[in-house]
Amino acid sequence: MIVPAQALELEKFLPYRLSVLAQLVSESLHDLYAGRFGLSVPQWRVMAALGRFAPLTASDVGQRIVMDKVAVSRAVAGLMKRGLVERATDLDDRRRASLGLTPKGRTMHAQIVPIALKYEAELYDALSADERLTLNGLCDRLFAHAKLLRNQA
Amino acid sequence: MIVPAQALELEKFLPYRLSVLAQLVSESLHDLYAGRFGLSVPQWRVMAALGRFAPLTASDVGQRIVMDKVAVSRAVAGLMKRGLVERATDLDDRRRASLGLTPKGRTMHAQIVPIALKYEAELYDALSADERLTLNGLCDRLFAHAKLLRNQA
DNA sequence: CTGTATTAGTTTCAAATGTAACTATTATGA
DNA sequence: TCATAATAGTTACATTTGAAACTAATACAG
Repeated sequence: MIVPAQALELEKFLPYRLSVLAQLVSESLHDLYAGRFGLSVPQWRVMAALGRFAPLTASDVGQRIVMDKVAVSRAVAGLMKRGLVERATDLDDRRRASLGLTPKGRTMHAQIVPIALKYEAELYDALSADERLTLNGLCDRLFAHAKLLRNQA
Repeated sequence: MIVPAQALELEKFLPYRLSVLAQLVSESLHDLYAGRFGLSVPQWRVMAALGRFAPLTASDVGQRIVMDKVAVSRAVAGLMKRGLVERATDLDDRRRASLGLTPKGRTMHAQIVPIALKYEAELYDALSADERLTLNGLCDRLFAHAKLLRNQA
């Protein structure tokens, strides 16, 4: 088999393209809530997880939103200091603690969710309904495959 | 119009999904060259830009690979210290300087490119040829649209 | 010309992040 | 039962990153 001369054009290189797209989208969204609510991306993600699925332990949160335990711990510390999240030590296993939003946290969560969904909807305006499904399917498969490759290596 | 109760499930939220996918892919790739060649992601990106398009000024590099000038400056400083990149001040405008790979840099670049392309190819194995085109098209349109939204805001 | 604005790029300082070590608690196995 | 291992989460330290201030050179307006 003849191997063509290989060239790498970063602009067409999938890992690079995904990275640039994700960064743009993530920053745009962050701009929408960071100023008003003073949350970092990890803090917002933790709140989103708790807003939907509380009570969760810190590990649960980490698993759910693919964030390592140090990042979760730090985000939670910041959120607790601001009275947005509360913690209750599990009496059966005192290493663990359930986390949840406080009323104040729930209020903030309820304010941010529509902003986030509105941004997502605006983003999706670029695509037809079919294309949205297609994109999500392709992303899912890519993600699963990338995880596979990573575990093999 | 009836507005349904809004809920946000991070796992299905496009900005979040893109971010997690891009991070996984980016880290997987980084693992393939970081150890052996000791490059950070920004350093590798600068080398990739120069390997393909040198000579470029630092600003050119930044525009091409969507990296701010501080990041470019730092990546270049590191690469020059290791003798992978060289700089030549533009005599007509002494604020500028052309950047290019040294022979050593070209050698390293030539070793990394096949690794990167191989990873991309493996990643693409998850998709058919058609799906690859589709994905790229959808990403392009999302990116363009996200930039538009950002500039409006 | 000449003072002001722009542009290219670097440096500085603070904040964010990653890795590894650490504490506290529970599980396990000889 | 008691020593060892494993788990949940935090802390400490080094590195990276980001924002703003800064230097140096050029452009431009009066």
